[in-house]
Amino acid sequence: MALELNSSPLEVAPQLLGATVRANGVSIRITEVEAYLGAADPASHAFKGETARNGTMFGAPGAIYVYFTYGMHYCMNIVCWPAGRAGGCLVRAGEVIEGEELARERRPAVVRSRDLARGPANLTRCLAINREWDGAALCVDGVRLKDGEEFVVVNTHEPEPLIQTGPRVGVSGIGGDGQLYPWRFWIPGDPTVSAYKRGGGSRTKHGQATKVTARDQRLNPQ
DNA sequence: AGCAAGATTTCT
DNA sequence: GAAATCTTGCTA
Repeated sequence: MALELNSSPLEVAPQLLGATVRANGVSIRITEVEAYLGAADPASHAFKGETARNGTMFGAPGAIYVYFTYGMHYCMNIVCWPAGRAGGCLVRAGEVIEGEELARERRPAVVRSRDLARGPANLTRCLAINREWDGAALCVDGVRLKDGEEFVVVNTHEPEPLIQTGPRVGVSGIGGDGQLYPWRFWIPGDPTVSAYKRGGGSRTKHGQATKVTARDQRLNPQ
């Protein structure tokens, strides 16, 4: 199955489920992703235009947008849409299927294998991807999308038969009605999928905002 | 210049 | 529930 990155992150995201990414000696089967729609999406880093940080998302599709956050974490996006139109898919979680020893060296505190790449920053840690990888090219099914750059390998596969969708993690409602769009995609029942947490947004500062409610659990059944 | 919040993770 | 830790964007 070919991966058409020149289209909407909403179309690319489900296709990434079940695909494998490889970098620095570790392969991961992707089990959870989120779509970010750039100019049309207040939760996207690209919503307010191009900056030094998010420039990669405005470039050609098939690049990796890597950002640094919370003073200590890196997260990885696969850039979608043609150059000039920002958008991408955040790779949130996956199962380590190759190079587990290396992955464990990079995540020494982890006990269970399923936790190695559970969560976007944990996943990049397993792959040893940091800000230096920002702008690196993807290599899809053996085809280099750009030459002369470091690259991350993505091997696609048959489409996942079962896909579940729900609100994005840590993102509050967007749009006039503050709606929680179901732009998170995951493989149902997979133990490596991360836990759902609602975004803070305009809610109260204490407690309520980050508490996982019974309704949240229904949105992300494990 | 100062400040609050963040596409998070980990420990208590 | 809160800390760790820094970049970004807004307010003054």
